[in-house]
Formats: sequence, C-alpha cells, structure tokens
Amino acid sequence: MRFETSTIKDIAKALGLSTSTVSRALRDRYEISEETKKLVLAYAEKVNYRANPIARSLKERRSYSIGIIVSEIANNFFSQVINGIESIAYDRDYHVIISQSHESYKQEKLNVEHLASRSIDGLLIALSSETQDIDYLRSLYAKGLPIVFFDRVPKDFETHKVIANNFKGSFDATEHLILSGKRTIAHLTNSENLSITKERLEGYKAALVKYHIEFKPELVKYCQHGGMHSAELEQAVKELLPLNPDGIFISSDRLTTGCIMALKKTNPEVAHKIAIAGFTNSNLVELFNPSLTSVKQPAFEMGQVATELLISMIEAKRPITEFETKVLDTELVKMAKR
Amino acid sequence: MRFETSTIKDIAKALGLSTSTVSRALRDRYEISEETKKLVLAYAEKVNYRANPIARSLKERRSYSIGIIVSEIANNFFSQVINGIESIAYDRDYHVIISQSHESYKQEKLNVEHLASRSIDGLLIALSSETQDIDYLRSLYAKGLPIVFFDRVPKDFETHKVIANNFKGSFDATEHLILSGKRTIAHLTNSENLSITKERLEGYKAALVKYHIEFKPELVKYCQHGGMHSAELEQAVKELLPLNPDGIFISSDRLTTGCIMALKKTNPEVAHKIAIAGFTNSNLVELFNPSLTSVKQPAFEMGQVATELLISMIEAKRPITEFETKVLDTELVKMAKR
DNA sequence: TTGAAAGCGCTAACAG
DNA sequence: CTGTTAGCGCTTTCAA
Repeated sequence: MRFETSTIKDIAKALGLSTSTVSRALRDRYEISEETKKLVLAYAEKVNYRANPIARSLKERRSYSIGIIVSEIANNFFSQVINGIESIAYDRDYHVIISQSHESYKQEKLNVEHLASRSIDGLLIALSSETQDIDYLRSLYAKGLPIVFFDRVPKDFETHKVIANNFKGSFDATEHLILSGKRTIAHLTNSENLSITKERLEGYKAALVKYHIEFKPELVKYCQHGGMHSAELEQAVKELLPLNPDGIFISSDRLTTGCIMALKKTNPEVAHKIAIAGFTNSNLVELFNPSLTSVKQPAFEMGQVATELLISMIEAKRPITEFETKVLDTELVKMAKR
Repeated sequence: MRFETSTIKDIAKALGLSTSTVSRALRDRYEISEETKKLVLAYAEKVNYRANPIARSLKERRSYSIGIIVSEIANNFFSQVINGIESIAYDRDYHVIISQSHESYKQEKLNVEHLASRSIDGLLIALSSETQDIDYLRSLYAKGLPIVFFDRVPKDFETHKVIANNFKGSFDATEHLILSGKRTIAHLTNSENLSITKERLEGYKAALVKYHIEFKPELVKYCQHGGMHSAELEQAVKELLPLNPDGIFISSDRLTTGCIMALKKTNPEVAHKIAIAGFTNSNLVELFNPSLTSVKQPAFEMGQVATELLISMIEAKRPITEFETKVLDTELVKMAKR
C-alpha cells in the first residue's frame, strides 16, 4: 500500500542487518541463526510489519490469489459455492477475487483475461450460458494457468472438474413428479451450450423411460440467456402452457424462480395447478408460493472440493497428467404438503 | 503473470527504442512523436502486449482497484450494490475486490487489512452488525486510504457517505400498516450498533406518533447478529407473539425473510394473520407467502454514487475537506391483494 | 550464517 | 522528442 509502512529495508537498517537476512528470517528460510530470527521477528512484530504482497508478487511471479468466475453472485447457488471456496482458500493463505460474467461470453472472457493479467495463480470457473468457444481458456491453460471447472464444465478440456450428479438429481426430481401422478411433464432448461443442460435432460428422459412415458421434444424449452431476461421466460411459459403440462421440471436456480414468477404473472390461475420441481439452492424456497420440490446441489462442498483441487495444481511440483472429475450428490427436498 | 508475455523491454528491443519511450507511447504521455507512438502501439497490438499491473502497482504505489466490504454477497441488497459499483468502476478502469464480513467484526477487520495491504486505492464499506470500534478504519484513513461508507455508516467519521432515506422508508412502511388498520405493530430490527437501526427506529416511532399510537419498547426486538442465526430470529418471534402484534415492521433484508421463515416454522397458524412490512431488495418477494409490503432501497444506484464519490477522492489532487452524505429515496412496494 | 548485488516490469526525473 | 538511470519492496543467487 502506498501508506507509510515499514519495509524490510527499514527493519534491516534499524537492526543493522542486511535486507536479505531480514527476508530470510521473515520467510523462515535456509539455515538462519535462531537468534537473529527471533530478533527480526520481534522487531517486525513491534513495528507491525506487513510484507508488501505486490512486491512479492512481482518478484515471485505469483500472487497467492485465485480468481473465480460465476455468472452472478446474486444467485444462492453461486454465493454458496463462493463461501465454500473462501473457506478453503483463506485457510491455505490464498486470497480470492470474484468476477461475474452475467451469462455473457464477452464479459466472461474480459474478466478472465483481466484476472490473468493480475497474476492470479489459478482459476475457478463456471462457464456462462453463452460460452461456446473456450479457446481463450485453452491458451491460458497452455501458458501454465491452472484451471478447475465447476458446475458448468466443458468437454474436451483435460483438467480437474467438479460437478453435481446432474443426471441423478434430474432423474429423482422427474420421478418424484411422476409418482405424484403427473404425466405431462415439461422441461424448462438452460442454453444447450451448457454441460448441465445435457446431463439434466438425460436424467429427465431416463425417468420418463422408466415409467413408460413418451418423451416429447416440444415439452422441452431452452432459455439461451439462462433466464436473465424475464421476457425470455415469459415466452417459454407462453409456449409451454398450450400443451397442458401438469408438471414442470426446471433445470437451474435462476430459471426455477424466474419460471414461477412468469407463471404467476402471466397465468396466475394455472400457477397452482402445475406441479413444479426444479434445481435451486435458494434458502427461501420455504416461503415460495406456489411451493415446489427442489433439487439442492452441495454448493458449499463443491466450492471446497474445487479449491482443493486447484491449490493442488498450483502447488504441484511437476506437471499433472491425471485429472479427476468429482461428482457430488444432490438432495431432493420434496414440496411441503398443502 | 508468470506466463511468458512480452514486456516493455521486449518491445523496446524489437523496435530499437528505449523502454521509457515505449512506456510513454503506451501511456500516451508527454510529447512523444506521433510516429513512434504509432509504431509502438502497432507492435504492441501485434504481439498482444498486456501491461503487468503488478509492476505498475509497485512502481506507482497504487493498484487501480477498489475494495468492497459487505456482510454477505448472498443478499440481494448487497449484490445489487455490488453491481452498481462494478458498473462505474469498470468504466473508470478500476477493478473491484469483494470481501464478506459475515456480520463479524473480526472478519471485517481482517478483510480490510488484507485489502489495504494489497494496495487497494480506496475502500467501500458497509459495517458489520457487530462493529463498534472503527479505530482500525480511522487509522487507515489517516494514513491516506480513501474510504466511503454506504448503508451502514458510522457517525463521527468525516468522509463521504451514501445511505437510503431510512427514516422515510420506515415511516412509510409503518404508516402503511397503520392505514391498513393495524394498531399493535412490532418492530424487528438489527443490532443497535448500526446506523440504519437507529434511523429506522425513528421512522417507525414517528409514524406511531402521527397516528397517536403509543410506542411500546417491548414491541421492539433487536437481533445482534442481524439474523445470521435462525435461532436468534426464532427467539425474537417467540418473545413477540405473546404481545399479540397485528403487524410487524422489519428493518433489514436478511431479517425480513428470516422472520417470515421463523413465523412459518414456529407458528404457521398466525403467520397469515400478521401483516408484514419490511426492508428487502429480494427479487423474489412476489413469490413469498405470506406476502408482504416491502421497502426497496435503490441499491444499484447506491453502489454507483458511492463509487463515484470514492473515485473522486482517489483522484483528487488536493486533500478533500468537504464531505457529503448522499441520501437516496426508498420505494414502498405494497403487498399484493389476496 | 550473513551480506552484496541483481532483477522482477514498470515509471519518471533528468539530461541530452 | 528520446535515452539513461534509478528505484518501487522483495527474493535469491553468489561470495565471503
């Protein structure tokens, strides 16, 4: 910081030592005599010495910080993931820099590149719903930036990934709707670009198959912008209703709340007649009306696992060749009886 | 970053210039010949030159980044403020670093000091509900760190502040309850430490006075942790109900949703009989059941205004002596008819 | 075990 | 208008 603070030089001068000795004492390096070390540490303590991380970064060419890209922090799923990330990162002395893509590819790329230029040591990213071209990530990765994907992951990118068991989560939710007697179950989902979209669609289909219900493509509606615009959702709802669904399975946090909102706004009379099940980590579901069955992702844990993997990559002595994709179980929270 | 990138030195060598000339061309400084400037810029473009912000920070003793402290990003009010902050900051070429205090004084102080040591150029902060001692902020401020407070501001701290018109927001909400025929209106609020707590209590009282309703201290419940723990809220609700309130006015986002949740959980039968009005920026209020009347703060705008003030402080040529406290109007969104 | 010296990438006097 | 030089605060050879 640019406010007067004691530097290593000051300490060295005050103690009649060289800056290198002070540095060594502070960093607990090499064989340095216990005596001088104690002396230095005591003095540093006394003057409330704070190392300048900027200088250290420049010298060491790393920053002890990790970058995070999510579409929106105002989304309980992502904010919980972030809390998980922080819980590990701070323990391991990493700082965390959060950026939002707002589901825009352009913004995502800009943010990633900004982070990279700010010397982040690694990147945790959930892709935006617009993102198709991840060459910019490949190129950073090739230059040595460790990257771990979570939630929305690309295929054909060899690195660690952490996802929820999307197939099972969707299967369970859809099955739950079927077991409550629903037969015409619509599926409202995200952009086809996203991994989660495909996996969740498969789970939905599998449940239909198990109960011998025909899959009808027209019952599936995609929202390219992940429900960022209410018009997008209202349009989807408008197209879906004439097909008389008795249930809807929705595949993401933002879409779930947005869809209920759109239903209530455009067709309040049917809103209560359609059973809703959807992915959401909102901590307010209990307040919702109409109520819904929710698929909760282990968001906090996802953040923790992803961060551990990332830090292991950052601190690895030799290049990593074995990558894992961790799959975490979701939880089905059934709708409260009315 | 530690990935091979061309530096100013590389460009200088390639073009047969000195690093300072290159730097000047890049920064568009001094009188430099159009010709060389073009040459440099073209080459920089070609090799996709990215300045190393770390090096620049070290040299210039500033980082072009501003720190933000909020209690929680998983709170629509704060996430909207952050979006407002970003909207201005990015335009002005500042980067933004977000930290959460989780309503803990200790965490808040730790985060601020970390940010300060990372060379932020300025700080935007909403105090945690635990915070009473702001000496650590005074000391940073005295050392030259520009600080702008928003939402939860200290008194006796001379700097720019941006707040909502808490008095009027509370007055309006309370008056609305009274005009709907409520006479025993409880007030659930945050820690007494917070500025917003005091201001909102005053608005509540003033509305009571206007309609000749006696103020009863026992109807006011404080939550020291701002509703971070559900037990805290359930306890408050439990103490309030025996007093038979027919309305509750709640003074913050987290408390509003938490209180409804607690009511529903502990006393579902009365939850619908009590009229609720509360501060909240949740974009899901329309889904809530029971529904409520909400006081919305101009969160996005608050972020924008605070950022503009902060940047003006950062870039001020001479020390600032005149400070302003901007007060923004809230909006009362009345409960939907049932 | 300690110190001297170089250098991370950049900016900014100062000279020319 | 351009180059030389020093230095931001820190780490790290290399030599003593």
